Amino acid sequence: MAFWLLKSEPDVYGIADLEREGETLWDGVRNYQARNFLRQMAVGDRAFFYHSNTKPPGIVGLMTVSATEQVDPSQFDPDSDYYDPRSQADNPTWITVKLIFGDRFQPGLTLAELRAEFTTEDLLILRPGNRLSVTPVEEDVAERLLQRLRSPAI
DNA sequence: GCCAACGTTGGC
DNA sequence: GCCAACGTTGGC
Repeated sequence: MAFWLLKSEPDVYGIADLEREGETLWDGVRNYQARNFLRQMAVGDRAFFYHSNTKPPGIVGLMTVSATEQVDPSQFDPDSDYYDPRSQADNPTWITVKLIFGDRFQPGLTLAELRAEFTTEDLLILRPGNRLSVTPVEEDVAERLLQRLRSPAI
């Protein structure tokens, strides 16, 4: 079982939405490197839910991969912000996963806390200028994150 | 294949 | 709103 970190803007889709819906298709990823990570995911993998472009940004939840190799339907929807006219139905460019709600952490771990307690080698999202919305997390780092998320006080 | 211009991401 | 970082595009 592997661990991942997935970013989303809560104004677009947040942990509260997933908690309410129970399961979601992680659509809208339009970056090849992120797509390649999505394709490496296996059912049962865990993913940290990270809120970006909000105050404060940070890890707010935990998810479990429930289905892999899902065709992202928004690539074929001309009305979607994620429409990709170059993608062909018989060879879709954008493949993603389904995830089920696992946990919601309040208050979670803010980016400032992550920076204070983890290194840029621990977490790719801490690298300056990082924009990847899907990144792998090493197991030892994931365990430290989980321990920290479940016991807010150090 | 190079690279400048441009658009997007996302923290601050 | 600003700006740094990075990906993509397109001319050559």
